[in-house]
Order: sequence, then C-alpha cells, then structure tokens
Amino acid sequence: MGRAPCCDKANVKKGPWSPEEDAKLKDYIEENGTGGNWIALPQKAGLRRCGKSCRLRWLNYLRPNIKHGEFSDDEDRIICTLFASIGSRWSIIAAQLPGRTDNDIKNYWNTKLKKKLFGRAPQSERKAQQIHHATFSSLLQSSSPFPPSTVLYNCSNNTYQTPATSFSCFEPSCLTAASILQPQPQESLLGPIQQYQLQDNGVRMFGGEASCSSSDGSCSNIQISGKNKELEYSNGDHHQQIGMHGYHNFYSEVADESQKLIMGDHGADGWSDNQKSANGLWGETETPLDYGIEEIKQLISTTSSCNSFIFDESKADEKDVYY
DNA sequence: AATCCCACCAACCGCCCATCG
DNA sequence: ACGATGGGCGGTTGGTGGGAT
Repeated sequence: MGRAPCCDKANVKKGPWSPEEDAKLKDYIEENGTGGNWIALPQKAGLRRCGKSCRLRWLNYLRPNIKHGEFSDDEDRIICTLFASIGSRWSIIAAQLPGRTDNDIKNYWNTKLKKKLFGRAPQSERKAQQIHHATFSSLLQSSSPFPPSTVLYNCSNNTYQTPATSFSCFEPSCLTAASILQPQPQESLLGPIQQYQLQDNGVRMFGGEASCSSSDGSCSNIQISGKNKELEYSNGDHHQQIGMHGYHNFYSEVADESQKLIMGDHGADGWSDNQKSANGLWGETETPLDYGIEEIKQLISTTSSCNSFIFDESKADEKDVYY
C-alpha cells in the first residue's frame, strides 16, 4: 500500500502559476512566513495548490534575491568542479551559488553546461560509470600513520580506489560478504592509485573487516557498510566508527566542506584545512578550482554522475565516534 | 504556411529521511 | 519503538517557443 497523498489531488490546480497565484503566495509568506507547514499553507493563503507546489514556487521563483539569467564563467567552473567531486547534489552546489536554485542549476547543467563540456555526445554513454567518493581525510591526520587519503567507490565495476600513498597492501583477512583482491597499482588523473576489486558482484555489504597495511608497516582496518553508508576505521587501539545516519546530516556536512572548497578556509600558508587534508585527492599544488576544463571533463566523464559522496570523518557526529 | 524538431525550463513525481505524537 | 506526516531532494515530464525543413 502506498503512502497517503499529501493533498487532495482532485481539488488542486496543477500546471503553470498565474500572476494572481504568485501574488497571493508572495503576499501571504511575506506577511505570515511559511509557518513551518507547507501542507497547510495553500489553504491559509487561499490557493488551490498542493503545499509542495507552493514550496517549489516560492523557493525557485518568488523568494527574494533569486538570480535568473545567464550563468557566469565562474559559476560554470564552480558547478563543474563540484559536480566532478560530489556528483549531482544540486542543492549542495546551489548553496555555493548565491541566488541560484538547485532546479536552476540542474536545468542549466542538463541543457547547456553538459553540452558545453562534452559537445552533443549522449551522456548516457557515461552514465554507466557512477563513482562513490569517500574521503578519508582528517581521520588520517596527526598521529595516524596514514597520510590523508581518498577512497573512491566505482559502482560500475565494484572497485574501491585510493591514492597509492595510503595503503601499500590490502589483506582481506576477515571479509564475510565480500572479498577484496590484491590491489592493482594504476595511474589516474588523481595521481597514482591502487584499486581494490570486490569479488561479490555488486553486494557492497562488508560483514567483517578489511585489513590493510600502510607503507610504514602499521596495520589498520576499514569496514564499509555500503547499504547504510557507514564506515568504520580502526588502527591498532585507535578506533573510529563513522556514522552516516541520514542524508540530511550528510548533506550539511558536505555543504560545509564544499563551502570551504569553494570559498576557502585558508590558514597562514594559504591552504584551507580541507585542501590540505584532501591533498591525497587534489595533489600537492593544486586547489580544486585549479582544474582546467579538460581535467574537469575527464573527471566528470569518469566520475559522473548520480551517486557520488564524500565522507569526512572529522565531521562525524560525536555519537558515532568512539575509541 | 504548415509541420517537425529541438532546446529550454517550470513544475511534477516519487522517494528518502527526520520529526513528532 | 513505531507509524504517520511533512520537508527536501534528484529525476523526469510536459508545455512553449523558436528555428529548420
């Protein structure tokens, strides 16, 4: 049985908004606010519209300081860079572009920017390649034997990838649901990486531990529960579980990070903490926005499109971190 | 002038998650 | 603890207008 509809579908108007409806909605919200209840709002405002429709109309069109019209080159670059690193998280990308809405950016990407980057080649050819990014960054700072590292999950071929400086070997000692083969060193745009091939043909639940050794000989374990998007990191007596309970928390974390990426959170040396910690991904001298258009194209073509995410343990909820 | 095709974008849909009772 | 509800999100659809044939 499906869930109950949010409104009486038979009695709500659909389709384009009239100027009168816009005026009613705008006047009501400016005078009374949304009241935190979009479902009840249309009735109070005298509109025969679904609450969700009102919300969308307000957020995408009526609210103050909405910017319409051409995107600047800077905006293009920000969109491309963020798309390459986090995928189609339009709301997060929109958060970095004041006045732009996620819908705007999504439409702009789908209709113009994609073509600008790739010409008219069908994106569907690239859709098979969907990569999950998992950034194990600040987790591995300071006392950790590991340098900052990045793990990429590519769901098109069930592989995890990480910069070669992070792990020298990977011993699948305790895996239950999935196993990991010996790493295969590879070159990539992100620098040298090692690739961990899963044997389970797509099941990404790790029931046990995946042990690995760093180049200095120390040992660590990483446990990944793909279904619940939870990661656990253990290094001797140092043990962290990285919880990802809910996309909303996750989104805000990523938004924080992408804010730093774009706006900068720079220390005395001119590097943001995030840039430093992401050096395993971005390289020694590059900032994310230093990507040229060809590199962005390459990144997008190999990391598109819909299921990218970044894990940043430093932002993990207190309750999810223990030793 | 009529038709077709395509680009654009506003709006809708369905899903997931958080919150609340 | 659990189900109902609402908010928010990404993907998709459909209407419209302009250019090509």
